[in-house]
Amino acid sequence: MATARRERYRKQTREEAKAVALTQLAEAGTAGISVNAIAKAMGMTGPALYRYFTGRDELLTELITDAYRDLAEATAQAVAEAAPADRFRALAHAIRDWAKEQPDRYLLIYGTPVPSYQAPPETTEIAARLMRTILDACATLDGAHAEQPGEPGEPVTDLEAELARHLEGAGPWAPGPMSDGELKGRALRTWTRLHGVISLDVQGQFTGMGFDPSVLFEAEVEALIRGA
Amino acid sequence: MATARRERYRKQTREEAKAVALTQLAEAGTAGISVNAIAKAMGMTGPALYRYFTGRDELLTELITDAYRDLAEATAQAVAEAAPADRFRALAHAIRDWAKEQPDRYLLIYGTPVPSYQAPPETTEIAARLMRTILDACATLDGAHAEQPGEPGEPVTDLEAELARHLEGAGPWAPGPMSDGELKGRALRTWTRLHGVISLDVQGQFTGMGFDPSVLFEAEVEALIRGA
DNA sequence: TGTACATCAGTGAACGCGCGTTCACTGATGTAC
DNA sequence: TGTACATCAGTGAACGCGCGTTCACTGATGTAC
Repeated sequence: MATARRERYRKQTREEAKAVALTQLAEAGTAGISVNAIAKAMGMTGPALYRYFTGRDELLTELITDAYRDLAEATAQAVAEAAPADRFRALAHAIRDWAKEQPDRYLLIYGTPVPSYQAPPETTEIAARLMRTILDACATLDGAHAEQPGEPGEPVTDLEAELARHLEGAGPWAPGPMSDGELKGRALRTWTRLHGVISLDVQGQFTGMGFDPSVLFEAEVEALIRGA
Repeated sequence: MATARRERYRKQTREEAKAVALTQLAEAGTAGISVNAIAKAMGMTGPALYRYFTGRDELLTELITDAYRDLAEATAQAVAEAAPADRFRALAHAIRDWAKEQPDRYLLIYGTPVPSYQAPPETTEIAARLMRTILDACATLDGAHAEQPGEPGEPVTDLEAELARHLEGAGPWAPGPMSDGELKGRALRTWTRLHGVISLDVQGQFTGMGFDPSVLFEAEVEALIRGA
């Protein structure tokens, strides 16, 4: 099958187009991603790209799902490679490192949604994969906060308990056996808290405030581990 | 001075233009804000708007500084009106309520930055005003977490202590007498944690997960009050 | 190995569109005497 | 109160630009016999 060469070339061209699109994303945001400009940067004319993508929307969709998958995989791998005791830290740093290395891609998926753009259902599924990794990492923390008052693993606040009850059996985002509400609450709050620091950092909201965001991040991670 | 009428009309027209711009922002994002389209919606031709704004950039800048100021004022007022014991909750809910009521404006200032857009220095100043309100609200919490192990008000983790040291005397964003590092750490983490829940909520990242974001928010606020 | 045909990559012209911004101009609204 | 002038609001035409997308077409690369 000599047609395999063509296949390979197709894939290669698609990847190159997406790579160029990412540089445009970095320079001018989502709105700056232009089919014609991508083609020109690749040394070809605009319409040629329509051999590889049905249109701009498909290209955008691909960028988004790629980013979701990439982040999910990088995180899952980092967690898997870490010793059980370090899994939670590995999770936190994997997400932050990925975001800091490619801020535009992080904001592409967790930033302001592209207006009038409908994410394909596939997206939700991949996003759930990251959630699953967070859940797993949180599970390694159980019993680790024995220094807390009350029973270890017990919610400290009434509202924390309510959140746990509220989350019992919620969503399809926590497949597997370990789907009790408290764990989900932990995972959810881990997500929101990591995202809080990471997103503000990546958006440059800390610039000019005279401190190192990574110190803030470390403190937040340790607080999470402490079960707070 | 009959010229006052003209002045008033000018101001009114500017406000109307900004209002229309906000609806465009909601519908098509930052990129969808168009001078010509705004003018048309107001029943006039494109160039007419150049009597009121030097260009698109000034309009955008105005939208952004307005949003910063609006949020800062709404929050400051809510905190001021609350009883001392409720100040922190008032702060948290003021920010969230504002964001939920006008998600696009929240994302305009705390979402993905507009590419190639340089925020005026004035912006930082107004943003610091909100930070100041957060600091004040955090100050009301001191000693409120006596149920914690260790001295009340003392950092529990090594990294929390390090963050506090790191923030001693940091930035011009904490004017006034109460500028010790621990308080700033608190304020900073209050900000990032509230933002984490609010931004993901406002961006619709929780949709389809089968839970009520406000329950999560309440739990997070109580956890912050507890000093966690 | 050679020829006839099918598939695919890429071109160039053209489509309609909306954008931000400028410019010379018309009318209306204000001010000064 | 009335007239002469200045200021301002808004128009309409025009600028150059880049966008996404279609279409008919040329060449190259593959396949089948």
